[in-house]
Amino acid sequence: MTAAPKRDRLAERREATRAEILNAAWEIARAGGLAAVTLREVAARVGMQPPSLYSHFASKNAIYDGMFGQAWADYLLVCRQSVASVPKPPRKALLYMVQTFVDFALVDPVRFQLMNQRMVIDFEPSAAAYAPSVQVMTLFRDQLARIGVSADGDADLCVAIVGGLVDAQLANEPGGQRWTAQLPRAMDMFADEVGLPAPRLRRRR
Amino acid sequence: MTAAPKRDRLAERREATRAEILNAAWEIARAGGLAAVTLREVAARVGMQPPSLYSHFASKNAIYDGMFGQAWADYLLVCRQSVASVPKPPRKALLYMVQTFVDFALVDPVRFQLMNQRMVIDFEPSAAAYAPSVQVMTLFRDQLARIGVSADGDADLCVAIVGGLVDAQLANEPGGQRWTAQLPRAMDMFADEVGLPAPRLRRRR
DNA sequence: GTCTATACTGTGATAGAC
DNA sequence: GTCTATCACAGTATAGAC
Repeated sequence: MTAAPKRDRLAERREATRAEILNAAWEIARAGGLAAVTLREVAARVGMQPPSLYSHFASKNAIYDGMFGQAWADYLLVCRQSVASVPKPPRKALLYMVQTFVDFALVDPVRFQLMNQRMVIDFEPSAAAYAPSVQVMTLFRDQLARIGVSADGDADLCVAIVGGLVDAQLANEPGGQRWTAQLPRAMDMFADEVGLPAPRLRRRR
Repeated sequence: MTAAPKRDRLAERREATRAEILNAAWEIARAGGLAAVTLREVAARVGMQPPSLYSHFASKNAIYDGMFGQAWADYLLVCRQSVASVPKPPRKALLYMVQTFVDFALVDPVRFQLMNQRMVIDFEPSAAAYAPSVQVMTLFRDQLARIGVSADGDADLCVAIVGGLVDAQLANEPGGQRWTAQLPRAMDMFADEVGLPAPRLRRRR
């Protein structure tokens, strides 16, 4: 009989503390914006002295980095769970995928800021934290290819359009839907461009 | 004989000092990013002690605000100067206008950051600084209407597409043109959507 | 390994003298 | 208007207790 898989209680506890710190940071960010995240405030919430955080994160930006990785990992999970329920018709599939992203973005604007804008002036994501976002893009390209959209630059253009709409919405009218309501129209436009079959979901004006 | 227009030398000098401060801030930002702009560095460049800056700007964000207004005012000027040279054919006109914006954005990424992203975490533009950007949008809508694009949301969609492409370019590959090279294609796509006449400038794939 | 205590540096901002 | 002096707060480094 082989030895039972050894639980590394130390590593578990360490990981739990890291998660606790990140959760506190998310709370603060959601309540007062990313700028409100200070080491002192985070430390106070987890019951530590500020310098103690350095036992778990090398710097404040390392905390942002952890949040960045978490956010993209969460979205990767959402994507994978939604793969099964993507509709078959190409245009419906396209709209479903980008709508999933937009919903994810709008439900937590601060998270979207961290994921997609370079909101925190001196923060550059590490390779490790960047990995899940690359996986998301790969998955998206695969799904696009499955409905026949695989030309160079097609995915780039699609992502730029969706990102542009969400950015404009959050920057100019947070909470509204003046821009995001144009998502179906924009995706029909894109579908026409890349030559997707099937009728338009919405008539042209 | 009427009195000569009274030159307010004091106001002139005051305005000159403000401009000097903003110029110093632009220099620093271009060299080291917006985060590098500190009151001490600005003061050093204009030969002042840091607190003296408060005689001219109420806060550091007020300096960002001044830069924001300057940037949009500059672009408004570029737009007005280019109005005369916009080509007649609708699709060419459209591409010319957005290309003007993209060129303006790419030539100074830091300026674009300040203008279009909420890069500085706690900065919200004042009404005064916001005014020229509103004028730019009004001018853009007018020019769109002149080529027959006037439906609600058309300008919004166009701006979102262009902004999305520039954002993606600067965020993922500053200095490259993987995304911005798709501008003609994207504008043809948009032109098809809004029913602009004339042949596509580029063939579909 | 983990946390505390203390301290250093740099930041934006204020008060008051000249 | 500009200066000097000073403040409160930030992120961070280090030493040492457990």
